[in-house]
Amino acid sequence: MRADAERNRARILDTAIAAFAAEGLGVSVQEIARRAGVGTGTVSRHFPTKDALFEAIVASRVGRIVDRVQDLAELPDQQGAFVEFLTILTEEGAANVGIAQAFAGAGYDMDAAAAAVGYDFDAAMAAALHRAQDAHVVRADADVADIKALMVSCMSRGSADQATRARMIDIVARGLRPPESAGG
Amino acid sequence: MRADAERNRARILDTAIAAFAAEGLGVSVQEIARRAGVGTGTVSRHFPTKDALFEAIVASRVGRIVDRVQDLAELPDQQGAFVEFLTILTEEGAANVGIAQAFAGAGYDMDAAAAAVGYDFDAAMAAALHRAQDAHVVRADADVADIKALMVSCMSRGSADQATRARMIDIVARGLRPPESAGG
DNA sequence: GACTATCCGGGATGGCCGTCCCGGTTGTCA
DNA sequence: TGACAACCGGGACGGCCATCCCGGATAGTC
Repeated sequence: MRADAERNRARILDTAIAAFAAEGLGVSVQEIARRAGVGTGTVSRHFPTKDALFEAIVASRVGRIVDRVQDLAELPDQQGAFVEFLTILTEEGAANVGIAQAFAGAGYDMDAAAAAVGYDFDAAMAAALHRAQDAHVVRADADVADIKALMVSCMSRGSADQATRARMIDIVARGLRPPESAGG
Repeated sequence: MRADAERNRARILDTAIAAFAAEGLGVSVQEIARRAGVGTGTVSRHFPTKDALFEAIVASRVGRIVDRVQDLAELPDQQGAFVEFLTILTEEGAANVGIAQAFAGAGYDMDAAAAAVGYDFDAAMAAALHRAQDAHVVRADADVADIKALMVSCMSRGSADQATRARMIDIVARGLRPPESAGG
């Protein structure tokens, strides 16, 4: 691979990741080319489809998310661990509009993109949920799709202040508690 | 207005409402024209923009929603009334993909469209929330935007079975309870 | 310093969309 | 029944998009 080709590829990748993170997946390929200072042909040669660019943003974030979620298994306090799990997802979505949109299912398959870069996002979510359920911190009838749907709500308040996001997480976490446990 | 013109207008309106309800706001104007058995020009003459068609779907539903929500003020059991409020929104969204998308903010301003047909959707939501908060059924720090965001989650499970939707409502309703109240 | 495989730029292409317009038709009323 | 205004159909237009392609430039090598 020629040096200039590799340089351009890196510039396009960085530009795409930044654009998708800041403005979402609606940014056009031409706009990314313009911002990267290259032609549209150069983009589509390195990344034949927009999905390939989308994978870039997933790859840049999902690994970190999965790792952080898996680390929570070590914590002794599973109640705190589950809240932290919700917080991680919410804050990642708030910090990255593209991630939030992908999470909400805006035309891209996040699980597939994660799998393409070697991560099983769905399994990580399921594991975190089941840990919380085994510790009787989350009601047994909740499933992964419930969590995903609720996370979309939290992420959608990403542009609001931090207190709002924390409140949303608190609402969701309380709602997911086993019915028999007392509130507070 | 000529009789055939009025006939066509009604056919287009019915077709648009049905299409948006069943498949969402992504259905093209040309497709609506095709299904209504008219030309695209006929559609755009009666409804100059797609927003005008979108207003049709809002008008066909939002009035009923607002009325049902306002009726809840009469109920003596405000805990039950609030759950019913969540249920109304969820079921309406589940039954109408277009409403759910508009609620999620898919490029259309639902409040503006509601206002155009004489309903103040936002005020109705705020009133329902405040009633619940005055009755100490919902935590005082929740705001209308929180409720809207959480409703998007519930509506997004609209294609799932009724038990799933009920579970989502239960999760949200519990999460919104005042922190000091006991669970169960 | 020249040669060639590689890569670049950006216009071309095709698809989908909403909106506009005009030639032909039809409903309405005298 | 005739004539005209209102209306219809669907193609035209312009915009936006992702993707493809080719003439020209350039990096790497001998």
